[in-house]
Amino acid sequence: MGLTKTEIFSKEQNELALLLKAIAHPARIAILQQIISAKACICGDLVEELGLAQATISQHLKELKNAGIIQGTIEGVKVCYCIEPGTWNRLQKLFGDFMGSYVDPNGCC
Amino acid sequence: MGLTKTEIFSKEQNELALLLKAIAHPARIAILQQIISAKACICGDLVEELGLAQATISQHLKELKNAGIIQGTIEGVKVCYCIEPGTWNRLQKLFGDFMGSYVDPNGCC
DNA sequence: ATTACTTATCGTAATATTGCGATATAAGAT
DNA sequence: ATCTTATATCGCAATATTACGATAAGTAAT
Repeated sequence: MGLTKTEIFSKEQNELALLLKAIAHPARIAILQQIISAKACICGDLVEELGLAQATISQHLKELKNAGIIQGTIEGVKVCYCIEPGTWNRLQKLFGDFMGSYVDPNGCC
Repeated sequence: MGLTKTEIFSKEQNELALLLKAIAHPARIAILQQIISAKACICGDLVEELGLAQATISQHLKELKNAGIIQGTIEGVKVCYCIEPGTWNRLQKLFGDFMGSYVDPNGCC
């Protein structure tokens, strides 16, 4: 096998899983933190900042873009990446709802 | 290759990535939702609720347990699973800090 | 047009994940 | 002791991910 049975699950379950999966990698977390902290959007300074090969960074950026979490704009030779606010908010809501549905029953098993 | 270069990243980046990775699967999201909604902790009713084989569910539970997100207590023949509140809170904080560090600069590139 | 620079893509190797049948383990009931 | 039930583990096949060197594709400057 090796393929997730998405048919079985709800749209929201799949959506949240996809968004989380895109973020669930230390390199992609680091990339997002860089993009956020360099208020204006940075480009391929990422290759220098993190210690990964250019091809690897480019691949991670592609995954974040595919998930809709970031957006890339061509600016001459460089490409400027920034957060896609819509997806960011959507993820915050989905994850917040999910995590918030749990209240510690203090003492269970 | 195929192995993540964890040495390069901070402890918190790796920690958050590991926790998110454990959750970033629709089946595991569904499992957690079941555990939460069946206030007292449920057991292998999960196999019936979700449409996955017993071996598959057991494997997903193992991953959630390894990540410290749930906890299993043996109760006779059955095993009772419930959320591990410490990890849950930790994840909420890490993710909240991460997501909250972004403020829409409205208009970037 | 040639050069320099930035980013994307291709191909590949190593490893991880997903799912499941089969089987093992363990506890309760008969 | 044997049977039943519940869960875990093993082994396997299919697929996905991670990382990178090599190379392509695009733009800017000379």
